[in-house]
Amino acid sequence: LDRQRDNLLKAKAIKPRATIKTVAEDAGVSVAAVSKVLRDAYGVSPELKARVQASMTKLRYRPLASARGMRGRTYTLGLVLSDIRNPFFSDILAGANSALERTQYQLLLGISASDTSLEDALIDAMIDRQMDGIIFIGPRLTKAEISAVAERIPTVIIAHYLPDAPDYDTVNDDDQHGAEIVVRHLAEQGFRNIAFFNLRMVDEDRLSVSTQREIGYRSTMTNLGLTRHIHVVSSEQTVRDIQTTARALLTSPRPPEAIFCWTDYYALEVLSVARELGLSVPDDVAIVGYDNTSFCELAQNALTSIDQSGQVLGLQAARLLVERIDGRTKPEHFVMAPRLVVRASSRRNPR
Amino acid sequence: LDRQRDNLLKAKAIKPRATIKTVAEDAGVSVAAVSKVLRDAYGVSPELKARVQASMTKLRYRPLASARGMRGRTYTLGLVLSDIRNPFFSDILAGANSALERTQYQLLLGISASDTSLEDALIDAMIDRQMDGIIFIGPRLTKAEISAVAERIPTVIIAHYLPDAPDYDTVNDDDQHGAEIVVRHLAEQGFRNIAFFNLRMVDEDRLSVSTQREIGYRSTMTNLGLTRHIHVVSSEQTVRDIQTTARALLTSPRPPEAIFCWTDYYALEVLSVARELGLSVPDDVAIVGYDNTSFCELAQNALTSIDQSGQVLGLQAARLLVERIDGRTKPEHFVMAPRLVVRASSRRNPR
DNA sequence: CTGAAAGCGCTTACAG
DNA sequence: CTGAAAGCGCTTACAG
Repeated sequence: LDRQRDNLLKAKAIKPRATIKTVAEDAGVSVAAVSKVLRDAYGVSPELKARVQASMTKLRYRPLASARGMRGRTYTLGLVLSDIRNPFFSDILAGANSALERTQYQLLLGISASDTSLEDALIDAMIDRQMDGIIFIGPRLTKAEISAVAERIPTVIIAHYLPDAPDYDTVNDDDQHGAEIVVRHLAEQGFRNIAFFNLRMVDEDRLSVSTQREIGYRSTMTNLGLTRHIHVVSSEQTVRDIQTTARALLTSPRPPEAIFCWTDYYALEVLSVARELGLSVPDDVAIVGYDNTSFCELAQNALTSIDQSGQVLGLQAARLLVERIDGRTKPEHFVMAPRLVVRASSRRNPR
Repeated sequence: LDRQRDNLLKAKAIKPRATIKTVAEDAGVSVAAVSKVLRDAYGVSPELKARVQASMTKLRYRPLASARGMRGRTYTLGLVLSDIRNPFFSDILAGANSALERTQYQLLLGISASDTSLEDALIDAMIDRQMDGIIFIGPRLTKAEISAVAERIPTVIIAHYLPDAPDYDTVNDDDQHGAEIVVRHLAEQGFRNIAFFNLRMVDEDRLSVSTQREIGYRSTMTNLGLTRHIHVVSSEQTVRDIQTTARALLTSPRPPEAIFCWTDYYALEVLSVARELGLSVPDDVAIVGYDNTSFCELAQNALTSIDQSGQVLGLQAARLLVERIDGRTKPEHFVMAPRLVVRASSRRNPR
């Protein structure tokens, strides 16, 4: 290998990458001193620091994450995602990236397809690659599984209801309250027969945001005296299944006056099916989503939704994770207030 | 640190991770032998191999990527993406992941926001983390910049027209031909005044897929005797700008009979704006996209598009990258045939 | 404040 | 076929 590299260097005339040793020699200091400057560690004189920094710049030195990882950190954070299609994730990602912008940390995403066993494999792969920490978005792991991960690596969970998790941080909006706001809004607009369209999960998970929203829906319906109108349908997260379920709901003998969908992604499909059936929104059926993703604003959609600022959630998650890597052990549970954004899809014309 | 870890181990009773040394001791062989089994390297007897594998399983041994990276490979591949919102990327990703499923390689994504300087930073971060190779999707880098990267790390480019790149592989569909198919289809349906809606780039890049599609559009229009109808508009990749441009185009004094959009993402917005303006599709204006993403199928959209199978592109890219890491130096340029999928958005009723 | 030295967990040429 | 040993580029206690 060494010889191979030497040949390559000669053949292509590539300058070998500067190492900490090169920098130390250039600056006339020890390797340990360079390492301290690199980590901004305690106990280096300003003069030495300046000299080392000059050499680093001059030699375009960049530390190798693997080598750092052998003793310390890799300065790499993992983000585990199950589906990149949901536009809400894009907001979260932007927030997390912005939080890390001026740091040495780099966020890398792993996408696990729908399979749970692949999610496990991905987590292992990230631990093997010595991520300094992991962020999960809406994980399909059980509480015990999350704790097992958190025991091995600093962990932050976005969008999963775990308000008293002791070993990791969580970042959420108040999903029960968000659902309450939606139902109250629809009731105020005069809708009574309000259905909830949920995500179907293999094992029902009380802690998932979708279930939390359903809980909020049910309790608010009850509080408003609409118990007999409670109606929950669910489908898996595929375009096909969502459409089939929406069509069945809308063509049933007594279709709902309003449909509250657990996420915009579903609501946009429902909107599409409703129009396909020749229904007018919101006159024949009102539709509300959750997440206030950018597609809600399109004039064609004009979808009422709950804003929970993915940007803020992502930013908070990245911050909390870095704090935890830096040694915090007391868990923090950030909860953001949901905010209703009313658009045409649920606004009844004044009569 | 070592003491800290010891304390942690005692306190939490976490078993320390098995290392190659532990495995070697357990199997009663040398560390070098274990390493060979790990890499399936030449020169180990079946007996020794079986013994080592038994110990690895028993101890749940997983090699540490950093340590491997210090001398050899990290078995990590980087995928550089500028925008996760485009649903086409999700197909590519699924394809790449499936190609790597039974290998030791793990794909990790880096998302660079719209900024080019961030793309550079991301590439550096990936090289610092010793990715064994990088895949780019539709990079905004110049040919020289790509070559500079390919000099340092095995590289495969998806969706960028570089048919004679000497130092890296490319994976594409034939974009000029795809555009030709679209224009011929529209002409056959009786449309004459066919506009092309392109991506606006800061520096026009002849090699981008969008420009390639424009080239195909222009030449086919000319070949069909429709030169005087050639009309190209462009916008940046934001919902707002796409909408504004679409609205201007559709409300102009002499609006096009058909709009061919460089990608579905744009076409879906144009569709939305057309409906908002009360136009009927395809009677008032036909709309065609590119990529045949899952949203095209929605009944509400029924968008005609070019299928170039993101799955296949992703799979090919991952395969080519692994081959290249394994030593292939002769470049391969995979080109896939585009295929038109006609839907209601461009189908004229028979008269 | 500064540096010499050990060591992280692997791979690799080399010797046997 | 098998193994001892050097070494990858860092960080960290420790000594000065």
